[in-house]
Amino acid sequence: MKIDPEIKTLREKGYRVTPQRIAILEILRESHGHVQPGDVYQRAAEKIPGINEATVYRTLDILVKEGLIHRSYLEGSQVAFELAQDHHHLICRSCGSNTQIEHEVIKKIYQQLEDTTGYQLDSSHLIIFGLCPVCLKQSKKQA
Amino acid sequence: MKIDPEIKTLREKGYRVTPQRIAILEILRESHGHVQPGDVYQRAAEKIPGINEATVYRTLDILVKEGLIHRSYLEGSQVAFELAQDHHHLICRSCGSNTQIEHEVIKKIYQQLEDTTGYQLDSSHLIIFGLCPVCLKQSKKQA
DNA sequence: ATAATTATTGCAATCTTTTGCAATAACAAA
DNA sequence: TTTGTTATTGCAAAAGATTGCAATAATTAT
Repeated sequence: MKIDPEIKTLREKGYRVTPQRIAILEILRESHGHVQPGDVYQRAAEKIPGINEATVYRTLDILVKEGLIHRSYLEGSQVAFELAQDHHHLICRSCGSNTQIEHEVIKKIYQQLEDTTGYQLDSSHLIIFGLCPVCLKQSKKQA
Repeated sequence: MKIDPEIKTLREKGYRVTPQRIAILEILRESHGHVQPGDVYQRAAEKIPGINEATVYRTLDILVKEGLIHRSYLEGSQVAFELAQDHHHLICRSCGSNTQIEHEVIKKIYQQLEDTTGYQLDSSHLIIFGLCPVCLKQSKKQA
């Protein structure tokens, strides 16, 4: 149960630090990339026997709300989560494959949007949908 | 049962045109903005008594896959759909409020991303998460 | 250290979404 | 128009996600 910076942030925001929350954050941290709620629950149950699914969902909601993790919708309707990091995704709405984009590429547009709207944007969670090169080819065949 | 362009597109792609699909598309078209699956089902049931929830979900999936509508996650974990249009959204991950952005603003970045990745991006479905001015203020108070 | 306060948890019931399968209906060809 | 082919539907069961509430445990103050 090592204390990571995310836990510290939670405490500072007035949340209570529970073994369940620590475990869930550890899991997000260990699994580089995306994890689905079911997986989080299963792996959390190994660390904290008896932990409940509702707790997992509620914790994930909090972590999203506080910007510590991101909800992703990589494959169609499947929901997944990942630790907030400094990159973005292109997602193919047909096959679900995805490509990372570094923040540097779109930094300027972010600045401009923040200036004009007053929002503070998550610099690590842009999701752009479209068709990947493969699906694009196929859809052209059909049409 | 008027034929809209979306129906035409579906047929051209090899899908069968059923009363259920026509009705669902009509509903999306009538409701300017976002609709949740449950609403779509309810309103579809008025037009087509006996229509099944599974059909609604499956149809929405198809429409997303073909790029005719977009999945949105405006309020936390709530899923909604809207007809594909030429605008984007900033979404507050804390309160769920959202702001539209015209495509013109980010046109250049799109072109650049398409060139470097080979994707064909949906020019009307960019979702950027962050904190809206109101929630931003509050979060600063707490911290 | 101990007690008081209250956010968080687990439980159970509910609601939402997904999936396999047989019956049906849309489309293409005769 | 009629027939054949097969995608699509409705059904029913299962899986996934959400919510109210009483019990529990993390924190604050004593």
